[in-house]
Amino acid sequence: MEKFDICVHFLLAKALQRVNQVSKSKLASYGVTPVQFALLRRLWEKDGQFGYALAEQLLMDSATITGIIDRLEHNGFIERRMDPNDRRNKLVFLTEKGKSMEVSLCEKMDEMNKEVMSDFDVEEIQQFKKVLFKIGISNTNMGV
Amino acid sequence: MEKFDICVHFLLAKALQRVNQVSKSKLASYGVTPVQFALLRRLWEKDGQFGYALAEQLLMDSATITGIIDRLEHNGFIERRMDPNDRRNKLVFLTEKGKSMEVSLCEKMDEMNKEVMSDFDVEEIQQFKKVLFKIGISNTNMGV
DNA sequence: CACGAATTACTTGTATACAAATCATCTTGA
DNA sequence: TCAAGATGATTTGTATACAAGTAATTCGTG
Repeated sequence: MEKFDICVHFLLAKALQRVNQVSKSKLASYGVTPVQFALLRRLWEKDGQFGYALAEQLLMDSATITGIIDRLEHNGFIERRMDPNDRRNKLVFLTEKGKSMEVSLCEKMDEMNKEVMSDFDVEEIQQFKKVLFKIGISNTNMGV
Repeated sequence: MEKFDICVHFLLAKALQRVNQVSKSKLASYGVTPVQFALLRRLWEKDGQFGYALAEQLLMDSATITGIIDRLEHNGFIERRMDPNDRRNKLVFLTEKGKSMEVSLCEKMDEMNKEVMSDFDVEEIQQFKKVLFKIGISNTNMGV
């Protein structure tokens, strides 16, 4: 069993790949991708946010955010509005369609979570998340 | 500290992002990306492999492999040769340049591993890898 | 007040990632 | 043997991801 000698990089990539695949299939019928869901969730928590604020929360490049907002807007989930106080900024708001999907989409992602993490008990998951957090977030110059 | 209530999907994505960034910066001066390194490593183990075999080992789509091989070939690390026995196949071989880089690149990736995983002891890493493995690989129809 | 610095969103270019379709080739079964 | 299906690599189209650069706007300092 030298299975766990596999490089962490590879294992991380494949674990994410799997989670992405399950998420994608759960969300597909709604026309939303996993990353788009992550952005929507921020808006369900607090509607009307600046692009740079969303980028910060999602630890993403502003170029990436632009593309994701483009597609969500094109599909009618959100809309951009100019900030009247600072015309450099654009505020992102949910549309009615975007608001109405919160419950269904969150349910689907709960299903995903159960499906992917069902092999582990609470303690294992906590420890696992702690390591992920240290690797990916707390060691960075980025926000928490 | 409700930090670890963060969705596993997000934590995984950010941990991989971090590992990718460190790997990329270590490899950048050699003109190789992290994914390209993973493919090269398979060839250092066994030179002259079929595209589909590499795709299998790396758990990647054949379309993705084509692009990676394209770029590695374009940069002179590998070359494609027709399989004389079955002209559908193409064999991928290291060039001298590709062979000569094994030691330097592996050293760099060892550095990356130390940098990213230095906060954890052997036991923690083993347990962490076990969870990653179960999520990403053993639960799949894909090979081990 | 004016001009340079900073900020935000966006654009461009490159690299994964994968689904779906295509092309060439091989294999198999009638 | 020959048509039907399988197989492997590639192409095309879409979606992240990020570096680097740009345009518009605002801020800060003299």
